[in-house]
Amino acid sequence: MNKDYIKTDVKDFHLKEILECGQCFHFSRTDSGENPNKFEYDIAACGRFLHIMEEPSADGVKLTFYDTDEWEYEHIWKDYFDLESDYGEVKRRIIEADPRLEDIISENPGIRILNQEFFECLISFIISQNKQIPQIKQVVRNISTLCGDKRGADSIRFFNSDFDALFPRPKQLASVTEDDIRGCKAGFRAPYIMDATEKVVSGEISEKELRRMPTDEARQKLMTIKGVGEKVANCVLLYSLGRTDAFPVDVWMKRICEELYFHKDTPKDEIEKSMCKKFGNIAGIAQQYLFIYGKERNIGK
DNA sequence: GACCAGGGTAACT
DNA sequence: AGTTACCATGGT
Repeated sequence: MNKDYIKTDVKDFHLKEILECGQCFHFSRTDSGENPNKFEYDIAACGRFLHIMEEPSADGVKLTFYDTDEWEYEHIWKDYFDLESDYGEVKRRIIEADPRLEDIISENPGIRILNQEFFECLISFIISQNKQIPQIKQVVRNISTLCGDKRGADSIRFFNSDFDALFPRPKQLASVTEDDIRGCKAGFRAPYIMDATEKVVSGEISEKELRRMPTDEARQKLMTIKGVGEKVANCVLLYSLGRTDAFPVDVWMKRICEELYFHKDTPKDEIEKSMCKKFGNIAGIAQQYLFIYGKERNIGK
C-alpha cells in the first residue's frame, strides 16, 4: 500500500510541456509553482487517476508516480507517456528535415506525444471544435461527472484537484440522452457525440480495426462519424492511434505555417500535404513543437 | 455588441 | 470543386 514508483534520469521529458500543449484535457496542475523546478499534476487517464511529480535529476528529470507499483508503470504509464520512444532521435530527424526548427524545438524540448485512450480522445476532439482549451477541459470534466466512474475519496494520496470521475467508457456515455450531453455545455456538438458513441458501441467504429488500417484509410473511416472532419480525425490518429504521420491543421497551425513557410493565405489541406511531405512519418510530432511555439508567441494574432 | 475559439455541416453557387 | 452561413457557449 502507498508505494510510489520512481523513475530517474528521464530524458526529453517535461510534464508541463507534455500536458499543456493542447493534446489532452483531463488534468490539473496542483503544485504551488513556488519551486520553478518542481511540477505536480493530477491526471485522469487510461481508466485511472494519477498524481505525478517531476523534479530535476542528474541527467534528465526524476518522476514520482504516487501510489503506483511497477506493474502499473510498465503496463499503463510507460506507454501513455511514450517513454519507449527516443525523442532525441526524433528531434534530430526533424531538424535534419528543416534546420530552422532547431530553435523552435529548443524552446520546448520536453514535449512527447501521449498515447491516449481512443474513445476519450475521439470525444474530446469532437468537443474541441470551435472551442478554446479551458472550455474543452470543462466539458470533458462535465461529461466525466455525468456518467464516468467516480473516484473514491481516499483513493490516492496528494490527489488535490477536484476531478470526481474518469472519462466514461462508451457504454456509459451511451446510457445518457442528448439533452444530458447538452447540459454539459457541449452545445451543437451533442448530436455529434451521440453519433460517435453509437458507432463505437455498435462496433461500426472499431479501434482494433482502425489500428490495422493504413493511416489514410483509418482517417476516412473516422470521418464517417458526424462532426469528425479532417482535423479531428488527424488528432485522434496522432494522439490515440500512434500515427505520427498525421498532421492536424487547426487555426493555429494554419497561421504558424503560413508565417514560417508559405507567406500567404494557404488552404489547410495544402498545408497538411506539404508538411507531411517535408517531415514524413514524424510530421505529427513536428506539428506539436510548431503548435506550442506559435501559441506562446501569439503568431498571427 | 461584435468577434473569436485546436471545425464541421449543409446549402449554396 | 470552391464559398458561406450557421452551429452553442464563454471570453475579450
